[in-house]
Amino acid sequence: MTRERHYWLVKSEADGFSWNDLWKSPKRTTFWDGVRNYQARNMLRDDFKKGDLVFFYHSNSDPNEIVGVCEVVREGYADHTAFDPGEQHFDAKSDPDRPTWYMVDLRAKEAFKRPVTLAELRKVPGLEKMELLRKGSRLSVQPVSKKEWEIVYELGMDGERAASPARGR
DNA sequence: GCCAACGTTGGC
DNA sequence: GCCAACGTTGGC
Repeated sequence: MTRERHYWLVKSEADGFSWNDLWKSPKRTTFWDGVRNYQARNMLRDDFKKGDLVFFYHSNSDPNEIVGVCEVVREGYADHTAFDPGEQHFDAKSDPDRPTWYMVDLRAKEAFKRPVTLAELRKVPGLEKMELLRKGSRLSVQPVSKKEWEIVYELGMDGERAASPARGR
């Protein structure tokens, strides 16, 4: 059974685990641990499939922006950090035999030529329904429609259309 | 730092 | 089952 590729977005704080941290990881790959929200858990456990593509978004950052594209390289499995009392996201209620929390493995695929900020996304026609832009949206794992994906990807990969002056560094 | 929106917990 | 209190997320 083949399935069309699905598209997603995950949030991370730039001064927590940034795109750059992922890029420097072995094989540019990490396990996406620490998700402790049931809606997000369900997507990681049931809906993330190998080959799906994922926007990497910096939240609580300055500026907030989408910075690159990852690929799902391993599908949902138990988030072992929930079992370890030393871990920040330890959860005594998660039983290794019947895990409450799940994670996937993500590999950085492609850095955007230029990050696309939240402020810019809000102005782009066609993204009105994007989950990221919904008022009060807090989901750290969320679906992105194919149309939304194409619009945002285009912006990130089209240096010419930079809405703001070239950024330093 | 502020605060709105949201999810979870627990008393009833 | 309802809902107030609380903790967290995350934009500004």
